[in-house]
Amino acid sequence: MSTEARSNFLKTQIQSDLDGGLVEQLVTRFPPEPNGFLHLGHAKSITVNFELASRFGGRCHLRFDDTNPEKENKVFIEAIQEDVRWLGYKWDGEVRFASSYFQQLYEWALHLVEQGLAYVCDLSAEEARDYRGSLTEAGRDSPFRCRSVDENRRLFEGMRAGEYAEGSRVLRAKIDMAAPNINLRDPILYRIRTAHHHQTGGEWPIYPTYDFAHGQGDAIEGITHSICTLEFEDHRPLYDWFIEHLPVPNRPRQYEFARLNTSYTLTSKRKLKHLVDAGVVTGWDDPRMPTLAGLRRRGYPAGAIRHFCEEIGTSRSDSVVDVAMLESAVRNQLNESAPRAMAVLNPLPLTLTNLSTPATLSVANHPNNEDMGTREVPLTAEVLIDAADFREEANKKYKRLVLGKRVRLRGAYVIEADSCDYDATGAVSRVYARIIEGTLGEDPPDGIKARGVIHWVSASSGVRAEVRCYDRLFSDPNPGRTEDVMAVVNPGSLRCIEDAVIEASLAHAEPEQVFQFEREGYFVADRFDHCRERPVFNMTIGLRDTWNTANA
RNA sequence: UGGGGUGUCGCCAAGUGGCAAGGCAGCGGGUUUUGAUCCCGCCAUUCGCAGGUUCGAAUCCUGCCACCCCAGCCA
Repeated sequence: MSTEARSNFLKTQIQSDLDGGLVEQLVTRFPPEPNGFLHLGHAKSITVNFELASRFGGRCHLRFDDTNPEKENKVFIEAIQEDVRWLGYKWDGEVRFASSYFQQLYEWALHLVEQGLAYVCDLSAEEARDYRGSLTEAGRDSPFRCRSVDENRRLFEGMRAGEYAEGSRVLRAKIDMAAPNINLRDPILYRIRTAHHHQTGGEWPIYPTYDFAHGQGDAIEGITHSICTLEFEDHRPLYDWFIEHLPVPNRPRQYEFARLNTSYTLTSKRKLKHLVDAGVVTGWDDPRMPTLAGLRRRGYPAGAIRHFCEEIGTSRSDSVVDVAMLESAVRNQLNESAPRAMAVLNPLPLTLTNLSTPATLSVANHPNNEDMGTREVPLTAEVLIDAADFREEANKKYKRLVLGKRVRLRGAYVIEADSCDYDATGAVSRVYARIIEGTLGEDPPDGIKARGVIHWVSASSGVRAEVRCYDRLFSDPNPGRTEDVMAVVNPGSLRCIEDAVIEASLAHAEPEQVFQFEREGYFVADRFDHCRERPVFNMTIGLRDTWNTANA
């Protein structure tokens, strides 16, 4: 069964709502608070909402849940939109803001006051906490719970007019202080805040809480299925309570799914910020970060992230997805889309003693896709190979260059190593080898085959480049478990190679273009630092390697 | 100890009373000018546990167990 056809509880629910005529057209929404950068977990939510809309011929909105001015920022509003676009989704209509509904929300709050379903409470935050009771004990009614409708109206209007100090009063729904569900113990609808709001400026001295704004915002927009994560499950009765007691134009319903957890990654804003502040990473878009900006800079294709989110399914059970699944999706897509090229990360000079004149070879850009064409690669007497690809002697399992043995230079000739030089430390500093004539595109005429294939770059035409190789940021499969982030960061998560040599064509890469450096992995030209004069590549991910692991 | 959830292969996850999909990982083998890709094969007699209903149960009932979420004027 393909992932396309696989069902999940949301698809089943939506299909039945559509079939039963409960809703005419599916309308979903992605509702981030603009208080930080989007990460992998958000990608899951975005994918769920947009893919469902697309699958069922519906629409998906982008709405900023901007009800708490103190934590929000315009910078995030821009960044989030760019991330959603980059992921490949287009929201229906203009971007929306919960803050656009402040007037309507205020009027609805007044409506509850008039109905005797909301009251102004003067308890301090600490007192309110005390009155709320505990998980096992019922709460107690606030002494302000019995204020008259007139008094509540006057007080709430006073709040709106900015007559009271921050924290001095709140508007609460009058539900049930003994409810086993704590969310129903007279939840707060409005609090007084003097902070400047990025959208409404100083227009409002009071701000609705998430609970009062979210469902009503959904109703205003005609959202049919309000999909959120499991921790909001206990809020659903409250969500429904507002919808039932307010003259809203629509009746949206809330559904919850399990948030995405991925092994070896962290999505805690607080902890990630610590890494940024401590300089462990270069910023929120560091290629090792689980932010969408980071994954993008790492070279992870948006399509691979989308595919990953689809592939892991959507359920209600808490789980931790193996990051290997994400990596698999990335390799899968890149294997198809990335042109091949050669780059030597740890150069070792090799002299082709019998190559009298330089040659130009035509090399395929993709082994299984002719449409990707060919490129010209110069072969000169001086080439560079990777130091790991030569040994003076080795057993049969070593399928690379060995003294007296043969190997093929990728896309070129079979060569045989004759001798080598050493440096002062005794390390091999140069290899001398001979081209076996008649081996361009052919096996050796004498029947002695090469033991393997190695990549190379012409020493004279190759270009020096900076290559940043990454490993997982955390050494612990569950880094979120530990409070001390520093204790679980992988000290070797970045290996910066300053003197790698890439084939000349690679210097012309556009930023964000991904290549497969043959036999090494996938590498992306850095979005910000790469330029022709000073090429910089980030390792997106290595090739699957069944040899190193087995012989480690 | 109150309320709300979740338990199907190492990791995800279909399955909605008729005889355990698929993906990832892993393990064999084949092809290969990337130790890649690709291809073929293997990988849950059993669905948290214990009872019960039924010709038949992962699916229904009962009881237990484990784990997750909730006491912000955050979202």
